[in-house]
Amino acid sequence: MIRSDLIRGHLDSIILRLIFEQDRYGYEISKEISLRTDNRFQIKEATLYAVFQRLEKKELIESYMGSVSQGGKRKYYRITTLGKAYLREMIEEWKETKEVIDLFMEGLQ
Amino acid sequence: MIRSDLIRGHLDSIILRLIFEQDRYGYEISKEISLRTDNRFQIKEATLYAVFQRLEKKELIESYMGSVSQGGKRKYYRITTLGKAYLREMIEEWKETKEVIDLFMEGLQ
DNA sequence: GAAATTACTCTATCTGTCAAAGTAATTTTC
DNA sequence: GAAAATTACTTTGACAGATAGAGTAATTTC
Repeated sequence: MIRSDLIRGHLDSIILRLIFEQDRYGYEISKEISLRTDNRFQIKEATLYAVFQRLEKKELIESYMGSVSQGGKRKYYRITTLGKAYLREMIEEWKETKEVIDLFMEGLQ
Repeated sequence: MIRSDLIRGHLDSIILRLIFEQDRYGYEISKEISLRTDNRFQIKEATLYAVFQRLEKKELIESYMGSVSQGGKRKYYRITTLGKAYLREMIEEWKETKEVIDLFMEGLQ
């Protein structure tokens, strides 16, 4: 299980990416992250909904109530045009961040 | 300039790595990070000294006063055996973290 | 109809980062 | 040789993001 401090700062991008692929609701995203990472990372509920609030406030995503089918009411999120641009930027930043951290993490032992 | 949120959680490793190479003092580490990253990342002084405190408390590094030669008094840090083991672990965690984040950052556009 | 699952929300707390301000020694400049 | 610049470290208080914990509510399973 990866410590959340190592993922911190990338959470917005991860969630934005999943919403970019298709409209999604919170619980689904939570399960999807666990699935794709093979449980190497799990987002905590409280964190997830804090991210939604942040992204919606910045107008990177929008929400709408979905149909109730298998449990509680679902709140779906879709990415905005601004959100798509932001995601592309974040991916570039990630590449640079990787390079920089690798400077200090490689060439050992 | 990389946002500190993206580096957050890796600072301990970066500083530990530099002290692993050789004993170093704070100001030197600060300059070395700017140099190696080509100013793509700069650590803030307050942050640096907070990291030292954290690492020393965990007994991953030890300190000793050095000679005064070109300015104020220098406090040098050396890595402990525990620190070396920790660093190796952190490097493995970094590899895994990269893989996990890449899952969400690749295959776009 | 009780228990489990799906699904979202809110509050309080913790941790890491950092701005700001301060102390002090040495070196450079004029 | 006094002032300014640089080297070097420390402390305090504030802020943002992550999360434990508790709660609400609908649907599904047994």
